[in-house]
Amino acid sequence: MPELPEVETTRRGILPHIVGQRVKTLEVRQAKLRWPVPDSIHQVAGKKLLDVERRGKYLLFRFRNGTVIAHLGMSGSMRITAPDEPPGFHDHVDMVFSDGRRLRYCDPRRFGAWLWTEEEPADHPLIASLGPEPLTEAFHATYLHGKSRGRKSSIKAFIMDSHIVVGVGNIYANEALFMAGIHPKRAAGKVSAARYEKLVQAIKQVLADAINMGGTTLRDFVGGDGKPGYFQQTLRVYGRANRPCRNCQTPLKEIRLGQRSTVFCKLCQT
DNA sequence: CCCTGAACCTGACCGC
DNA sequence: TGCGGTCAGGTTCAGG
Repeated sequence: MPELPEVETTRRGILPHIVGQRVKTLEVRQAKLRWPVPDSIHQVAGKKLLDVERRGKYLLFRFRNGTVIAHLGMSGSMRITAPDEPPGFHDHVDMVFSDGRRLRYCDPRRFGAWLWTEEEPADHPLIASLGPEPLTEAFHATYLHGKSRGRKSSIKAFIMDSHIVVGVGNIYANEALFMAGIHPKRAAGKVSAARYEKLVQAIKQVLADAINMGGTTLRDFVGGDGKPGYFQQTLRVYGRANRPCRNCQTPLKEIRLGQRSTVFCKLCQT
């Protein structure tokens, strides 16, 4: 489900309801996620939630004695539930607060994660190797161009690699490449500096726009406040195979690139 | 180091 | 109605 805008929308939706509150218990109904949920995570019991941060698509729940590192995978979502709302079949984890409200994690495919670390999360192996945040100044054309030299893999796979830049998933990779006029199969090492300039701007814009609109609505996405996102209607290419290009009316083409659906305009993207 | 494909898992949908 | 195949927003990992 979630790309960076959905994760950020989730963070903003849940944060005001839970920051500053004390955790009563963590209820784990299904521990078999991307990795097993570690027993050590129950150290959150009795601790006050200091902040909810985001790094890439990871959500970081900070406590005095450590951090819960959560990921929504392909199909995860989080929302605040009332104390008496019974969990559904795929509601695998509840963070129960002292006032009885619950942060409830639902994830049908179980590709998500709930982990615990006592070290600074930036030093955790999953976080330490991540590339820059796309919406910060650390992500710029010179950086991306420099990283791409000598690379033969496709530009699309390149920008979707979280070690290069975080937060560009399949939807927004398709969108950004269309906006920048770059063919998704083009070798990353053969894209000019000028085109990286356009691409970086496109990535920043498409992600910022999506966040401002509350995340993309795809199948069942709902934000932390339970409200759906409204960005889907503005998608330019993703999910629009065979439909007319919004620039030139040519039917959009769909191919598979690295096992992922890739939609583009064969005239506008070169 | 770089690149590709498999793996993790469930549910929705499509054609027969 | 049922069955098999395909596809879905992510990421790590193994192997070449």
